[in-house]
Amino acid sequence: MIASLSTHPASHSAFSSHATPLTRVGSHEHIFHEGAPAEAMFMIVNGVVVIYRTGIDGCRIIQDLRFKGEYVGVGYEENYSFSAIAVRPTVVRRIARAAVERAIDESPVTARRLLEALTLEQSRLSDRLMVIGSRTAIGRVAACFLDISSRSSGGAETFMVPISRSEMADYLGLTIETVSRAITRLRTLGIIALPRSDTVTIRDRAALQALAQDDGDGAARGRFCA
Amino acid sequence: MIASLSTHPASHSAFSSHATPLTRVGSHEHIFHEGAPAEAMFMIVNGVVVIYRTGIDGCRIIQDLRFKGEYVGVGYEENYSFSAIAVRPTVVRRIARAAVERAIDESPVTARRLLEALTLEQSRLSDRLMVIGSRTAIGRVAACFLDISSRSSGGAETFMVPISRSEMADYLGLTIETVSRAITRLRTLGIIALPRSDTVTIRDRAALQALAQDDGDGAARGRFCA
DNA sequence: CGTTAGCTTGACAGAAGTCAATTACGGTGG
DNA sequence: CCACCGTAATTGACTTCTGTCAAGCTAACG
Repeated sequence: MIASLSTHPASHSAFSSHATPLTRVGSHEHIFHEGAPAEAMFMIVNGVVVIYRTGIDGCRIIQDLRFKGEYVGVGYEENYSFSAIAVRPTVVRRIARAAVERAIDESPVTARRLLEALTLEQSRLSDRLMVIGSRTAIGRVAACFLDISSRSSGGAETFMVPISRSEMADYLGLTIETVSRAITRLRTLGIIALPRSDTVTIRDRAALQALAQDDGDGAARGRFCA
Repeated sequence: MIASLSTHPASHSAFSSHATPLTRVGSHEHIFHEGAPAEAMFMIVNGVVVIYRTGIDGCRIIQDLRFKGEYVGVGYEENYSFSAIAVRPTVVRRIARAAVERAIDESPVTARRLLEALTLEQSRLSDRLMVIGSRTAIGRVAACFLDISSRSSGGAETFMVPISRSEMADYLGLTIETVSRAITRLRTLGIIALPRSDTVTIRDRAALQALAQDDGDGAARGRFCA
C-alpha cells in the first residue's frame, strides 16, 4: 500500500536506489514549476515542500504541504499542474518519469501504488475543501496546526511551523491579518502557546480539535450544516 | 488518454460491454454511500450525479458534479470516501472493481488511463479549492454557471441548472440566501437571464468569466492576490 | 383552489478584508 | 558587542461581505 509509503519512506522499493538520485534543494528554491514538463516525481527525504498554483490574476493558493517521507508530483500528466517549492533546506529523491513508466510496464504493483497515492492525495484535497469551505478563520488555523503537528512531528505538542504567516494565509484562504488574529485568539484562550512566532505548543488539544471539527461553538460557518 | 474518456463516452474499450451492465438510477437515489466497500466504478451514460461528503457535524459539502460521459468512483481504496447521488434520472454503466483489477493485471494501458482519470479529478478538485478559497459569492456562482454550461451542454448560452439552490450552496461553500442574492445580482447586471429558476441564459459571457477569474473588480477577496 | 416546498427579499449581526500604524525580530555592518 | 535596517508579525479602526432570522413570493401538485 502506498498509504504506507507516505509514512514509511523506506518502502520505495519499486525503484532501484541508484536510479533515484538525491537532490539538495535550498530554502525557497523550486523543485519544479507549474506548466513545466512533468519529467519526474519526488520523495522528500528531509525538509518541507509547499505545493501551489497561481491564478490568472497572480493569486496564489497553496494546495498542500509535504513533509519527510511524502511524495510530490505523483500525477500522471504531460505538464505539472502546480509548482513545488522547498520552504526550508530540503533533500528529495528524484524518480524519473521514464523509470515510473518502466515500472508500470513491468508490474501492476507499481500502478496500484501510484493509484493509491493519488487517491490519498485526492482525499487530502477533499479534506482541505471542507476546511476552507466550511470553517471560520480560527477553525482553519486550528486544523492547520493539528495537521502540521501530526505530519511533521508525529503529533508532538510542541512543533515548528515551517511556513510564514503569509504562506499560512495562502494555505487557508485568509489574509495575513486574519491568520495573525486567529493565532492571537488561540493564544489568549490558552489553547496554544507560542514560544517563538514560528513555534507552537498545544496546551489543549481537545479544544483545538473541537474548533477544527466544529463540535464546539464558533468554528463553523452555518452554511452546510444541518 | 482518459481525458478523452471523459468527453467521449464510447472509449471505455478496456472493459467488455456485457461485463458492464447499465443501471437506471432515480432522481435523488444513491449510487453508493461514503464508507461502503468500493466494489465498482461507474460511467455516466445519461443524467447528472453529485459527489459529496458529510462532516462529523452533519455538514455536507458537494465535491463535484458529474455529467454524461464522466466517471464516478475511480479512486483506488477499500471503501468509498464520498457518496454519489443522482440528481435527476440517470443511467450509469457499472464497472466492477474485480474487472478493473483484472484489466490492470492484463495491461498497463488500463492503469495509465485510471492514473490520468485520477489526475484529472485532482486537478478539478484543485480548481474548486481556488474558487472557494479566493472568490466572493458572485465569483463562485459565476464560475459554477460557466462550469455547468461547458460540461453539461457543451458551452451553450442557455442551459439547465441540474441542482437546487441548496445544492449550489453546498457546492460553493455559501448559504442558500447568498447564492440567491448573487444570482439576482448577476441578473440585474444583465450578465445572465433566468427564463425559469432552474434555467440560465448567459447574456455576457466575458463579464461572467471576468467575475469567475477576477480580472474585474469585486469577484476576488483580496487575500491571495498580489 | 389550497398546500407545500423552493426561491427570493429584507433587516440585522457577526466575520473577515482593507488600510494604516506599531512592534518584534534577524541580519548586517560599524 | 551594539546600533541600525528591513522584513515579518501584530494590533487597531473601519468597511464590506456573508450568515442569520424572518417574511413574502412563486410555482408545482394534489
